[in-house]
Amino acid sequence: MADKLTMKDLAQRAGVSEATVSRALADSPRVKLATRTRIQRLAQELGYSPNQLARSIRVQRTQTIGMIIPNILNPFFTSLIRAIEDAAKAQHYDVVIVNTDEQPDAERDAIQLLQGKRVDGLLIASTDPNQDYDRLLGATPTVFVDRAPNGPITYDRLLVDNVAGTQRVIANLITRGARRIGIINSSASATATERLQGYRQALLNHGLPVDPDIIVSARKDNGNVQQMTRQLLQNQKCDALFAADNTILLEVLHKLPELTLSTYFISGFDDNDWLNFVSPAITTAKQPIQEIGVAALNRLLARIANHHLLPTEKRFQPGLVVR
Amino acid sequence: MADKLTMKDLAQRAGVSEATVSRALADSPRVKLATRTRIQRLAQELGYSPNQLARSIRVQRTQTIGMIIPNILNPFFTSLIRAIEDAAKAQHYDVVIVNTDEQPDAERDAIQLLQGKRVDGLLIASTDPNQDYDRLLGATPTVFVDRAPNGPITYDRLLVDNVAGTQRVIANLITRGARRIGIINSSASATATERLQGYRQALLNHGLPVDPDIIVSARKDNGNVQQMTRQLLQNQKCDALFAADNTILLEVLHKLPELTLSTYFISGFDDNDWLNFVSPAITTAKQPIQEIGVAALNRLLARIANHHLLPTEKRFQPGLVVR
DNA sequence: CTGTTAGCGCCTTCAC
DNA sequence: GTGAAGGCGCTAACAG
Repeated sequence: MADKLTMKDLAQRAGVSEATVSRALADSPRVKLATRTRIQRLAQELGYSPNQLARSIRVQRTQTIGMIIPNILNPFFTSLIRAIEDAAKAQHYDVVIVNTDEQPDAERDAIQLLQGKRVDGLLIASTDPNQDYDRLLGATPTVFVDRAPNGPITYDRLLVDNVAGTQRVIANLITRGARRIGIINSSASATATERLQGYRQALLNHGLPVDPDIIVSARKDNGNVQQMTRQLLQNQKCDALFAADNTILLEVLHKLPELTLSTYFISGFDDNDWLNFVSPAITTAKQPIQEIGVAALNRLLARIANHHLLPTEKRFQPGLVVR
Repeated sequence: MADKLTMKDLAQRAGVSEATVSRALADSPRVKLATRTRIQRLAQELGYSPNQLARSIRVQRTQTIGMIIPNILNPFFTSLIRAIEDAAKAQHYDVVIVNTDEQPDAERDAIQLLQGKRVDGLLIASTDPNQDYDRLLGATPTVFVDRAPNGPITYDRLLVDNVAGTQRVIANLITRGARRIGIINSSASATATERLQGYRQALLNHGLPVDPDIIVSARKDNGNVQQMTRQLLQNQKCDALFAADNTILLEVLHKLPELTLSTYFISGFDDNDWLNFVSPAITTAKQPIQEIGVAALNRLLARIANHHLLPTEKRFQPGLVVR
């Protein structure tokens, strides 16, 4: 980052003081129009790039928000990133993304990294619902998106109604004739807990038994989802399977061809364009990503403007994509 | 970013000078072990977070590299991000991502943004091969990945051999009996030009005619890929179709069900897990993303260490995934 | 082993 | 309409 022009350089070449350059570049009416444009042109020609680090340290503001997500390979999160970036750009904020790869340690590092860069606020899709956020975050304005920590609402949270969403998916399976529905749930996130709850609820509502034998949970990095798929679907043990997220769903699909099955249903959470083209047809719950992203960003900006807002929780209703 | 502890605060509470705090936190052996640990503990307890902006401005280094990509919704680029982040972390560098959404203006803004943040170097997957990078980049150490600007090699570039990759895909189609192969190419990127060239080459190699009527190019944001698909496949105009990237491929798949076709082949560039589950079976060229990312990062770090390296180009060979 | 001093690049009073 | 001076938080050279 060396050999860069500074305001001092510009001031010398223009024969004015640094202060004047600073004002000119800020287009302040306090400097004569002639010199103002002269300096601006000079800066342009010489390819001057203001040092935002220095500026930020002076004005105590970076105009940047940090975003921490568990898995950048998950299309749900990339869509969320897009939505938030767009909303931020419109408000003249930049966004810097950090990926935790579902690892609590990496999430801690991410928080410290972004605090070190003095972002004005943080958007977090929690990797570990039991993380000690109070200690880590201190007074940093923070909004949780999609995945919030356990416990009382001490931060703003904009979430999807996972319980209701899963209920709808499962209810749909039942309506279509499924009676023994297995579930492969994801990691220990709050999302997972809620989806399991929705699953239970739906079975109870329809007077079906909840059988622990067909409820399994997979740490995604652990390569055993395919094995679980076999155990659940073989020998007519289940006639339907709910994969709690995209990653799991793909693993399930990998295993299917080996198993010779007659009638069965597969469903999941999080919709994807490619789901339109795979067989068997897969029904999913689809989250209003755009909406969530925009709302989260706006909430964060509001909180940055006023640290004393009361933390609130907002739930968004997912839709059902029947296939 | 206000109300944060500074070294001055720590110095006061510890009854030492700022300099000592600075040294203690850097774990310098020049400060007595007792005071060192005392200060470190204090910092820990109070949740002190060093201001990296101030540090960077002082040491003239951010330990951060910027990465500019055209489309974060494209899984190819998210995989590339992952590869580069991992490699960077291992070398104690942070990565900040900016997405251009395939818009040259946004790419210009991105370069300026990252220069303003004084990143130590830039990794760019070019959005516009005719962008005036020389002017924009100045002396910023830069390596192009996957998509490079047109013209002579004035920057390092780590690319995929798109010509060879496409040739292989097309040759595979021909081997399997295709005789009239249409192509829907992507935007005006260098990648697109090369894939078209590979397509032509493959046809010529097999003594097949190159018919301009079945070569079309789609700006992806423009919603006409489906129409092109119909035009190319209807009435047996073509017996195979090559979609030059993922986005285009998805559009093609959307259109297929409407068209009642007998035998035909679809193929594409960039492999995805879900391609294993769609019908028709789709053969693709698969890029060695991991390898490219690591190589690009290493090259950039080498260049940061020594600005006077001669720019070089390296091509990676894509594999063929036959389905 | 520790403190003093200076300065990184910028913005913002306060003067004139 | 412009300049001089100070300070944001940090590190590094120089003293002692």
